[in-house]
Amino acid sequence: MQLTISRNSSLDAIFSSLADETRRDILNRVSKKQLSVGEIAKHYKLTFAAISKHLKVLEKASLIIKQRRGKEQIIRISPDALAMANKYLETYEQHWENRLNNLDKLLTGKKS
Amino acid sequence: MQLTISRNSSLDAIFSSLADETRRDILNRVSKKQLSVGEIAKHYKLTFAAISKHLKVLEKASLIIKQRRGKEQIIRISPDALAMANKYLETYEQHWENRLNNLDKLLTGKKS
DNA sequence: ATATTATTCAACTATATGGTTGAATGTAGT
DNA sequence: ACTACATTCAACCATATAGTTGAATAATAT
Repeated sequence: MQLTISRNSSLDAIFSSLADETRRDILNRVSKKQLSVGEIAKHYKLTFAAISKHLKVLEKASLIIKQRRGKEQIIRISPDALAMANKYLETYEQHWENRLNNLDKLLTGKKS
Repeated sequence: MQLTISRNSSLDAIFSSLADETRRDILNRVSKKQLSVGEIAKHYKLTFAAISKHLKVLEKASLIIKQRRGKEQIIRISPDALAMANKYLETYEQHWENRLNNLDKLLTGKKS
């Protein structure tokens, strides 16, 4: 089960999306409750257009799903991309835990 | 145990570091074995200086640790920042699992 | 059809990023 | 002190990103 890293533009999109505080904050909001673009925008001092752009970035990374409902666009979180990012990071955590465990064993072994 | 998202420049640095394929690849390499800058650089068609810059980005995000050994600088992975990113993403995964579970319960309940 | 509300697009600006080349620094060996 | 090797710095260029403003589109209500 090897993790292929080469040329993974999804990860590029996901991580660069998450590299912005406003976008992380938006993600946090919509993870709790689906919201229209306007409802999201009113929490920030940015212009409506700026928020719209941020949403576009998040959508492109498949972190959110946009769906029209009447005049409004309803935004909700999409789990897939986050799961992907999570999977990616877990690999390293796992690796590190293994190294620490081995070190621990080594030290414990030497002591007795 | 609330996750504070506001103004978290560490997360900015971590995620924007991870948003680049070369840097993810470097991280992958040094997670397996500590390497000098030169040993890392020779695997890419980029210039030495470019790799040096990427390493600087990773170091600033606390994703790697740089340590001089003789003429060389030895690079190894640092677990802390990755753990932080992981923690961040887990929050959302957890949230989503909860929603799916609830949906499942709801559907199961209706069926009987 | 017109107006109102919600959102996006286009054009533009400023700054950040990723790359290059060539000079500069740090360390070790002679 | 001189040379060689490993790495970084400085200056520069091209492209991407985050923001703005004002016009354009989309859906609903009158």
